Amino acid sequence: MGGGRSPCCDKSKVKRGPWSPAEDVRLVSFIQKHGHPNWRSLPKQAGLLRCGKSCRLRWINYLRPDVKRGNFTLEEEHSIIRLHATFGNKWAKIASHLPGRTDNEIKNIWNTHLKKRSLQLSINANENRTHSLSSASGVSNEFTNIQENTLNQKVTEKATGEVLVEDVDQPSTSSSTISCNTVIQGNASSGLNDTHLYSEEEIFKNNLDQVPLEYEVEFWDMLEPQVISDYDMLEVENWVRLLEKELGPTTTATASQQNDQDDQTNTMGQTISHQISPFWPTSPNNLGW
DNA sequence: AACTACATCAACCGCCCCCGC
DNA sequence: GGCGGGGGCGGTTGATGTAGT
Repeated sequence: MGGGRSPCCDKSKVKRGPWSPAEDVRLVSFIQKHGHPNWRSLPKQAGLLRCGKSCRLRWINYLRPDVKRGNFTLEEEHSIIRLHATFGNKWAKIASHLPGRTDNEIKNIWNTHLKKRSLQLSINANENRTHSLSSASGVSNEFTNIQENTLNQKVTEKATGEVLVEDVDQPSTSSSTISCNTVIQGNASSGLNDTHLYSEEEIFKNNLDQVPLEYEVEFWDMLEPQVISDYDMLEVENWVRLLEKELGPTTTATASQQNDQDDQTNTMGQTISHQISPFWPTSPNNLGW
């Protein structure tokens, strides 16, 4: 690499900032009709005063019909946590394991929710705290060992099934045995003033959000697989209604016209009709296009 | 009601990789 | 093999929304 590389576009001649509904319509219509063989030239061809990269980003993160909208489910958050432990900040890699979710979205939710929780737990763990999980709860010894390494704790399993946990740094002040359920224990400085026993029922019903992050990876394995629909169709319908409301009729290609085409393949090797048909309305009237 | 602090997330920036010439 | 263009990716920013005082 090196100097002299031309910028992707002339920034003085392109519009920046939030996309307007009209721009969205223009971009969606163009891609429905032509695909996106070349992002750099697309804005000009579509009549958009935008940088090609901006168009690509807008399409991938927001306008693509198979983008899953709405809040992340607990299962998705669980997946992100696990995948992040495996891949690190490889958001695209993580996103590839979560259909309908974009790298940008995952990156955002990690930075806003999950990372914070992770950090909080690290702080708590490094302060005064003991914990363990019973073998009866289904949590594996492997998990205990992981905690031992991570938290600098010495973990001894007794013949009775009890587990003795000692902080290596402060062995005399913070050791305990725990024999049932999940114990979350802390002190004032850790922000966990109470010792609380979470029954599995309680966790299932009310407190999934409160299960500390470091428990989660193994903890979640205890849960019965939840049936979660692949896509929140309500969100999709709301999105379509919003588009109907915000976007006026256009003279561009319609979804039904698109569907009339035989599995047209764009230059990315993607089958356009398959991209669109599952979520975009079959009739253009549904969108007012 | 007004102000401030904090949270959220869409969008931008710049670097890197891949591929065709 | 070197070069340049295009796409993809990860980090960061800033506008907007929301909660707290």
